[in-house]
Amino acid sequence: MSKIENKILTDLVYEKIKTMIDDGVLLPGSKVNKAELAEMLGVSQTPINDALSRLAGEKFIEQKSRQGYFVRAFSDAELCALFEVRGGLEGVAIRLCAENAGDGELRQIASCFDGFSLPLDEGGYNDYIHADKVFHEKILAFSGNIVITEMARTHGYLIKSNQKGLVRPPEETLPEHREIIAALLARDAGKAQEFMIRHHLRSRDVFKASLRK
Amino acid sequence: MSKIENKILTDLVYEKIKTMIDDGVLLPGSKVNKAELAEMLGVSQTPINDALSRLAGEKFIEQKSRQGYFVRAFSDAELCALFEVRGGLEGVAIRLCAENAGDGELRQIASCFDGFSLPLDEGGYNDYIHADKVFHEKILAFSGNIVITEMARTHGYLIKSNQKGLVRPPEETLPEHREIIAALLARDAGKAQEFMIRHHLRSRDVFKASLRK
DNA sequence: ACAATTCTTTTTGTATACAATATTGTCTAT
DNA sequence: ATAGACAATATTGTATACAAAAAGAATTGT
Repeated sequence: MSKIENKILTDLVYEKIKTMIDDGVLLPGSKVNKAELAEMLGVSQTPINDALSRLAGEKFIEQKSRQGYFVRAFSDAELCALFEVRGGLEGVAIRLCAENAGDGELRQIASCFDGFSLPLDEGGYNDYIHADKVFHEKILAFSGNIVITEMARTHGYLIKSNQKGLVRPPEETLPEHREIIAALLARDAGKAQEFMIRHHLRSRDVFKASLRK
Repeated sequence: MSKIENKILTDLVYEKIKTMIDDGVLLPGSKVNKAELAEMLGVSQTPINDALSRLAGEKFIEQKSRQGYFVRAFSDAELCALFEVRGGLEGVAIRLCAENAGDGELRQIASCFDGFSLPLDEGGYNDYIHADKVFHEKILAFSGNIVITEMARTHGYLIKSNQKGLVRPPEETLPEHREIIAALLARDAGKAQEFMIRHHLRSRDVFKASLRK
């Protein structure tokens, strides 16, 4: 049974704007002109306002008093903080996986990096980026924690941290991923969590170091 | 120099509604009548709409298609998930404290439960609730992670978890708090984090168990 | 040439109006 | 009495209008 189409205009506008941000049509820091956007999408300013307010609540958009709405630009400090947040959240997530997920689900997570070996062959880099994304997403999904998955889906925070591509080469991260997977398959929740958080904190350190030069 | 008053009506309405939810004037699950609210606050429906949309983004409010806005009611499953999220977030937070916070800050955190001894004397229970709140807030603040503190401030998720009061008696939680503090003062980041997450997961288990009867 | 000031233009933030939809209440037939 | 059909009412979601504020352009004075 397919869902009956009964969407609200605001929701459609909301989705559209979010996509525009993701796709780089609207750039971080840039101003969002309500009138212009309204005309582009063929709607009045009201649903635009509602959608932008919702996005402001989700930290995708920032509202400056009497100056309008702007696409949120994350500072370097915030991007650093984001790595720590991901470490915390994905840390519990994998702990929960180790404790509660089914064997089949664990196998799905474990198999994400099957077929990768260092050094990567040509074209392997893009595959690796994708595998990395799937790996972390599956962990959130199989954690069984509905709040974490919801946060990852809606909130700007987590999406933004992938914005600049990988901060570290596969040579560094693949062994770490394998380490996490080993602990997970052994159902060692504490170890899996510890490895996961270290994984993200190392990324943070590398990112931080890359700023100084 | 005190900040110049240049607030937008939407912001004031937003704050007001948030307070009304916190104070129980608007009850979880109940419908929010825009016209009524607009009249109560003496503004038009437009700023009400904007504020409600923002709150929807922060998960304080839920918008049901063509039925209006409702105060978000968290399910038991979500409340459980919330304990896990807090564990993850406060887990990294205390790790960061152990790694980076100054000695003075550590001492502030450590001193939260000074003067408490079991069994608590009369009136001690309410003091303990307050101390518990301050303890966890200080950890977030001194972690130096601006995203976590921002999330705690704005998002419905975290605030909600304190909604039903303490799930466990001080007899159980005070030793755990002391354990966390000891690890923190020893600057043992990994241990402090592990204790913190276990602290929250135990609360989750007790909460979950309390549902079955 | 450049700074300060005034005048325009643009764009926001808010109010109001109204059509579409959901909800409630009433009536009728079984 | 109960269930269903229909009408009345209440509320939403959206559009439009406009005053006030900010940004930008033109003008003046130094």
